[in-house]
Amino acid sequence: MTGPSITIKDVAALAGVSSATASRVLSGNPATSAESRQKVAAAVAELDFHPNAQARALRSTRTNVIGLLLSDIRNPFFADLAHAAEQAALAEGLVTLLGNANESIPQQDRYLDTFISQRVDGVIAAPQGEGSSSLRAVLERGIPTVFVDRTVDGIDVPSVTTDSDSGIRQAVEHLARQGHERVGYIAGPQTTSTGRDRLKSFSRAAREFGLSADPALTYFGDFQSASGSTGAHHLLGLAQPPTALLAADSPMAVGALATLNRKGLRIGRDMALIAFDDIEWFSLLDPPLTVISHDVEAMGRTAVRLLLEVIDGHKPESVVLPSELIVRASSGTADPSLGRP
Amino acid sequence: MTGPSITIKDVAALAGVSSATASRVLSGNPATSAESRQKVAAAVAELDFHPNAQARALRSTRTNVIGLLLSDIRNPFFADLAHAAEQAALAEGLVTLLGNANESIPQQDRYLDTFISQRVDGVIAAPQGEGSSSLRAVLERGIPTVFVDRTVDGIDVPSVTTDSDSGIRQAVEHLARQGHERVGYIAGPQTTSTGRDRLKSFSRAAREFGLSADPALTYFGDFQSASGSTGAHHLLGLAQPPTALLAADSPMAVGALATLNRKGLRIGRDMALIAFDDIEWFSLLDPPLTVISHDVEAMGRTAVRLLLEVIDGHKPESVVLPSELIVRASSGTADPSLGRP
DNA sequence: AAGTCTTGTGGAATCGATTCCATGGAATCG
DNA sequence: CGATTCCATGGAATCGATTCCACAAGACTT
Repeated sequence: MTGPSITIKDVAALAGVSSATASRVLSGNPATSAESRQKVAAAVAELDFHPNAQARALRSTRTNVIGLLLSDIRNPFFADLAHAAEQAALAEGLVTLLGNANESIPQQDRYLDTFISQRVDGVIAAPQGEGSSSLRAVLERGIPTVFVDRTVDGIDVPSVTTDSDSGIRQAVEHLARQGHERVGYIAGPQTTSTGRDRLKSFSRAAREFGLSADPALTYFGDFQSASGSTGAHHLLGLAQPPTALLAADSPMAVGALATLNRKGLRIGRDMALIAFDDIEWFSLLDPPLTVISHDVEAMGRTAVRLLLEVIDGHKPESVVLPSELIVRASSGTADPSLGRP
Repeated sequence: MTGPSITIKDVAALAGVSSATASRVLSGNPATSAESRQKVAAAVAELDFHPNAQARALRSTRTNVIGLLLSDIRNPFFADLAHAAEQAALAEGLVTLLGNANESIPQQDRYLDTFISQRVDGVIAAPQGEGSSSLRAVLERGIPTVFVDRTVDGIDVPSVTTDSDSGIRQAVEHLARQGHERVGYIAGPQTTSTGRDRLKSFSRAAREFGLSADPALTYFGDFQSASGSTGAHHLLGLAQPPTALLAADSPMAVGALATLNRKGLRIGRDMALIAFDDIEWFSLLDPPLTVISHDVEAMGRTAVRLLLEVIDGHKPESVVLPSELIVRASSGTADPSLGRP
């Protein structure tokens, strides 16, 4: 289809130097004269030379590629995270191989194996499940790795996570102050650290602020929107339904919202709703949604920074970013008619 | 950090065959005996061998990597598209290198150069601008390429696009039937084919259904949400403001929505609003948003299918997917008080 | 029974860069 | 001024797979 592609030898020949010198110029090695730098640059421009990344990586064992493993890019939280990480990586000259695990462990492993084969310089992962064999393989090989958003128990890897506890505690306190006693919680999957931590925080705060500890008030979702719908449906159908709902991530909040709308419940009046994760348009809803917000952009940037430190052979401290409640109109006062439309 | 990594020679030695035979087994070459297949497989498993993708690509000139160039992964439309394409590619054994051009031509070129250096097997791009030099370089090198969502005039590459015309025409007709005469249009950037096509469709339909052709009713945005806000603000401030707004993509519709909310305008009553692109939660708004919908998942899948055909040396026909109006409550009847809150 | 065809195999060349090593000339030193 | 360092350079080895080529041994022809 195309002719034989242009190699560094062609560049070297045109510039009148050896390929060793051409290589040194291209990689910014200081042991080059101004004259050869200039001649090589001219030859590169004339031939529109693009060095073969495979050949370079094979010899130098640096690929300038990082692997980013997320669970679902369609979740706006992960889209923002991917965007932030990818832009931060690009600024450091690294390109990003994206893997969507789709909340599926086999698919996660498939991508991790690919990352190993591609000899990526590092991996940023929002992992799930416990001892994934591929995850262990990544670490055994000494591939620099950081966790983002989520961690895995028993695996000691630097991470950037959110302190969900503070935000959730604020949310529960806020609801309690409004007079809510029965708060339904739509939990994330217990195979993820965020799913487990947020549930623990919720339970602890519920106890602290005197909310009902009825286990029926917790529904286990999977962080995807359909489970938010069915969760809300289930909770509203209880003999003693809650007067407020708290969803552990934004897609499940969207699902819950759909159910509430379908049932004709007025949010903030008939039923309070709070979502974990802020999304631009949550404030545009009528009424605007009360949320637990955290800085996703910082999370992505920080993950790249930590990964670079690990690549440089250091062992950086993990970073925990704060979360905070942003009160909007969806979490109004509990009144006696609540929950009984 | 790690010991010398495991190569195919180690596998071959353990299996008691030559590396040539080991390679044949690994790549599924039929010229192998059952016995060596079995022995190599055992050795691979025992050593947890992951072939070096660089070495393989260098020799075979196949990388099994495709480049996906989008403008902004935070736009839900592109997130859905990325997800669909990535999953379809994975099913074919291809992994995806993601590039976010961020609606910036230099960054688009940066990624295209990276794709060339990485010797990707193919490129799926939602391009912008006209003769990007890097885009020309990609095509000159004969790298299989398909366009998705957008095209570039004068570049003959198979593409998957949406027939915006039918949906926009339906939307304009719908608004005209409701009695609207002045419809504000928040256009996309005219450096993109979708921005241009949709504006043309809108103008043509406006003429056909007798809407005002006042050029002040068109505001040029950039497909990002902030420009939707300022666009709506600008249009509402006209001496003769519109009674309905049509936004050329969903982020701009979200921005317009924010402005309408801030001004206290009731959507569907004080001001009609229609968005191009359907997003899950648009139907959850109060009132639910009327949208022009198209099948993003099919677009992603089709792009991968076309790319595979190009890689196989064929020249597939471009695909145009339909769009259609989905009427919800945000596009109500025009009444005399409209536009004068 | 002798020649032709298959089939599986191993040795060695190859892909395109980087990098080790040796070298020659200029610069610096005592 | 001779010895030593420094610098830029080119030749050749190297990274780890794939693939060309030659070859041996068995399966078929006629």
